[in-house]
Amino acid sequence: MGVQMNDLLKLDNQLCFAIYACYREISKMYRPFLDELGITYPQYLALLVLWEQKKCSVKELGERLYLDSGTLTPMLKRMEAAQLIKRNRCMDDERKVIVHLTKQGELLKEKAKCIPEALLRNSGIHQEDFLHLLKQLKRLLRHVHDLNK
Amino acid sequence: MGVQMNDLLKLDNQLCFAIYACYREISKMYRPFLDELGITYPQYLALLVLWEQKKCSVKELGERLYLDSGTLTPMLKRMEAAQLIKRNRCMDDERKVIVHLTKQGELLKEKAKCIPEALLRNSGIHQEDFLHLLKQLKRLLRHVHDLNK
DNA sequence: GTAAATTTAATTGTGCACAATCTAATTTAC
DNA sequence: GTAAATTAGATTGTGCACAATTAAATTTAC
Repeated sequence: MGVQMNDLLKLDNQLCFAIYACYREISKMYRPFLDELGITYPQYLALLVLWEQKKCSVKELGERLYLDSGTLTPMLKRMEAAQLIKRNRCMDDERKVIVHLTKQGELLKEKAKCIPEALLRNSGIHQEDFLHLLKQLKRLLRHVHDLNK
Repeated sequence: MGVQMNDLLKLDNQLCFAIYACYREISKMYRPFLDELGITYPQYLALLVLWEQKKCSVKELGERLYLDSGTLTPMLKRMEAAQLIKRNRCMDDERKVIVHLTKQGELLKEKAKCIPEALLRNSGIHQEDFLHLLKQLKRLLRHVHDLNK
C-alpha cells in the first residue's frame, strides 16, 4: 500500500514539501510569543545557542544553525542594533568574530523560558509524539547534512 | 527518559528547528536537479500543482502551497517571464487570476519526472521510513494549520 | 621566511516569506 | 437598487536564505 511510481510527482507525496509547510505553519504559532520579545524565529534560534553557551563565533553559530555568513552577518547586525548581542573580532585570530549576549539579551531568556512549554500545550501534541518526531527529524537532518558535505 | 523542563530551551530539543533545518538541507539536494530545469524549489512546487490540474487560481494555488499572494504574485510573474506559465483574469470573476501552463511548462514535466526517484535513491532512505515520516508530517501540518485558522 | 593555500567574514544580488495596506470586483442586506 | 461587507490580488517594506565573489588574516609547504 505504498506510493505508486506515477504518483511520485504529486504534491501530496512530497516529504520535503510537508516539512517546508510544517516549518512555516509552526513558525506562525511562535509569532505572537516572539513579537512580544521583538525578535524573529531565526533570531530566537541564535539566542537559544547564546543562552546555552554565552558566546560563540559566527562560524560556530553557522554550524549549529546550518546557516552561512551571508544569512548570519546581516541578522546579527540587526540583533546588535537591537542591543541583544555584541560582535567583536577575536584577539587571537582576527578572522573570527565572537558574538556574545548583552545584559538585555541575557534577560530575554527569562521571558522566553515559558515559550516551548506554551507552544507544546497550545499545539496539544503529546510528549511522546513530539519526542518521536524530534528523534526522527534529527536523524534525517544529520543524514541529509552528511550527504550534502 | 523524556526531555526535562529545563532543557526545553535547548536548540537540540527544538522540533521546529529540526524541521526548518531539514527543509533547507533537503532543498539543497534538489538544487542540482532544479538548476537543470532553471527553477527554484518553490517554483517546482507550483509546477507540481499545475502538472496535476493544468490550471488554477492564485488563491487555490496559495491554499495548496500554504502561501499568500505576497509570495505568489512576484514568483508567478517570474515564472511567466520565464515562459513556464500564463496568468489571465477570470472572465466570470475578474478578481480571480487563473494560472495555466505554457507548452514549455508542460514539457518540463517530462524532465522532472525522474527527480523524486533520483532524490529518494540519492538519499538512501527506505521507502517505509519515507512513507512513515510523510504520513506523520502531513498529519502535523493539517493539525497546526487548523490551529492557525 | 615567503609564496600559495586555507580559513573566516563581509558583500552583492536574486528569490522567497509574510504582515500590512490598498484596489477593484463581487456579494449581501436592507 | 444601492450602501456595506467580503473577497481576490497586488503592492510595499522588512527579514531571511544562499550562491558567488571579495578581502583579510592565518597556516602550510617549500
